[in-house]
Amino acid sequence: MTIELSDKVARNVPTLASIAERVGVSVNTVSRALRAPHTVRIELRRQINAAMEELNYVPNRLAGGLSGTRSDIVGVVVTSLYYSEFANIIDTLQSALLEHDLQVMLANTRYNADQELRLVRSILSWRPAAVAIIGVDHPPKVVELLKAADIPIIEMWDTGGEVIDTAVGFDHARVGAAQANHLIGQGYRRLAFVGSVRENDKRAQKRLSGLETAAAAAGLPDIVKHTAQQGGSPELGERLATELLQRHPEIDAIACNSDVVAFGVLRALRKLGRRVPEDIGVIGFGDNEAASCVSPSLTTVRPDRELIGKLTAEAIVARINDAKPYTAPVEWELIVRESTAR
Amino acid sequence: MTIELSDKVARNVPTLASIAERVGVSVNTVSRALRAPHTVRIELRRQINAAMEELNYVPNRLAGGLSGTRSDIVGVVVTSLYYSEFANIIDTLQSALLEHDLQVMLANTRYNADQELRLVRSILSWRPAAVAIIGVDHPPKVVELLKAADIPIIEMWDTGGEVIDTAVGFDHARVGAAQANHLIGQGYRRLAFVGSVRENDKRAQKRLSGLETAAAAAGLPDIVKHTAQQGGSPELGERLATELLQRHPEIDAIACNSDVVAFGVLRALRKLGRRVPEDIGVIGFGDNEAASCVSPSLTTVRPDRELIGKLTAEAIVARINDAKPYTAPVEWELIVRESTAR
DNA sequence: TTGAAAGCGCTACCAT
DNA sequence: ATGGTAGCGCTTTCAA
Repeated sequence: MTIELSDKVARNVPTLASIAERVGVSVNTVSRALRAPHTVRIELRRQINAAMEELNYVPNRLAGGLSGTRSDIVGVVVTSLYYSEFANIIDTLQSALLEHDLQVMLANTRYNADQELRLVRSILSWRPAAVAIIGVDHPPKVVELLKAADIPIIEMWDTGGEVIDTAVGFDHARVGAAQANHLIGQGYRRLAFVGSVRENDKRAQKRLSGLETAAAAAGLPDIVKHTAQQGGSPELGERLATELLQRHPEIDAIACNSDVVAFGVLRALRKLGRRVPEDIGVIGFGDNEAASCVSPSLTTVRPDRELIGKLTAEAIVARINDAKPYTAPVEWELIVRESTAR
Repeated sequence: MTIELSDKVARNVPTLASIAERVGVSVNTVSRALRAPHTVRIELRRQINAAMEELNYVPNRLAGGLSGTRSDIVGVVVTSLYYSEFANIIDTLQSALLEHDLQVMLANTRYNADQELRLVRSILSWRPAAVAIIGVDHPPKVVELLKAADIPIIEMWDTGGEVIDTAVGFDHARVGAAQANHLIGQGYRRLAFVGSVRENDKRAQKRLSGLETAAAAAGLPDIVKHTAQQGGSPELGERLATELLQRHPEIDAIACNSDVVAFGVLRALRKLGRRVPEDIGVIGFGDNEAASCVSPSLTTVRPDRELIGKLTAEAIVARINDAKPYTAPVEWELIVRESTAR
């Protein structure tokens, strides 16, 4: 359903030339008045500024980017915008980049690999100064394109794999292990994993494998998995938990792939009459803003999203300024609340 | 702390000319092979495509935008990215625009009017094909710039005011009135308003005035307001509610400016030993994903964010294709849950 | 301190 | 079906 967009336009927007003509100087002088004010006579500068103000002049950065050496765009590729999973990263990243006059161009792959390729291509076509992208697992062609672009590439959120250039994040397998070990430490023995796991959500798979490894190391039986492809929501969590316990009533702890799903799991358990944390423990991931407000309050893992956004902005600036590629580990925290506190 | 970004670069990225040279045709032919394939001999086309693939060619849209008539960028200006307030709008908007090869350039004002001006200027400097922006209340200079840009401007989320061009949203005063009338219908009489209200959050102010008008119409005493400038969070809600009831123990219903704040209010009431909904009613705004999962579950208002995103994309395309400006009203729904169900 | 001219990579228009 | 040429609006030498 791609509709052809009309091609007219020819908007009558003022250019440097309009300003130059109006003031009676060359285009060049106007350009310098903007980029290097001190090289222009003060009186002239005043007139130029006045003309710009009056005509509502806004520089054309397409032209500037084409002509100059940098485009001042930073491409940001996320896998999801739902339920604030990455919203806070984008928030801090965007604010920090603004300090350097870098503009965020946003793309959302929705956990779809084909979409990721298409979007990366699209973003690169704007000749960004850098690209920040969620995760370290990309289709080969995406990696090839990103490398060929010859600009800083910052991989965010996950550091558990091969990095293209620079990475800011944490190891998701260790998160899974920590979740398992916490549950085991609380005396839970029959663990299950529940949630929305999209085909392309490698981070979820890494957390799961961390859980499995830790459970095996503790001599526990295999973790029972019950996941779905659809997006995470309380409704999904409620359904999955109900189905899970029907088939596996022995389960005494549920690790959820996201807090939003865990909320639904808690609701299911309430309806089933299972006491949390006495009969069964629940742990989430993400530290949703409501995790401390449900009852029982939810034990979960809090990744420091603000820090990731901030460090990513720093990495972008550093790499643009020719710093060496590096990997910045970001802390996360297991927050124990009522849902596992028995 | 604006650091000067280094100005080198001179990346060696393939251009149309590289492809043309390699295949032995003119730049023009390569360009047409991309934009109008059927005008190029099939055999030549094949060679051109092969060369592009091999060199990892990515078109330079800065050049295309400068040369052509459109830039295919859509500027999106939001007031917040926190707690998914607008994340779902951006999500659907971005996906829908992708179908038309329009790219989202994102800016977040964080409810700051100066920032809004700066960001709008910055966005316009990319010569976007259209701008979508939250709200209808902007500083005069912003309105002037947006009008002068002579492109479609879609104002989202709020329709309660003077529209620049086209708007997609709802009337927040009516939401406030509906909240008040619901509370009154449930028998609550001493209403309070609590939450984070940023200086520049005109929507919150409109909802509040809707509440006040409805309360006055019902002959109730004035609504007690207790708000803060800082961002909304459960912690803020807990604090504000505690302080409020200390000073005004007669309050029997609290309208919150956001669900996240309401979660904290519920927690405060639990600690204070006030029964919800028997002693005191609580209503939120926004239908946060956890609103149905807290206990008691939260009565709130659900704006249709996905629809706003979708209709905004439609409006952008329609306006680019010279449709007349219009205002698209979007429904919202008052969802009654336990927190007011007495 | 200012200006002229070339060129960034592409599209549009006119020839051939 | 293909190519030549002239810009788009800016930055960047190099002269004046």
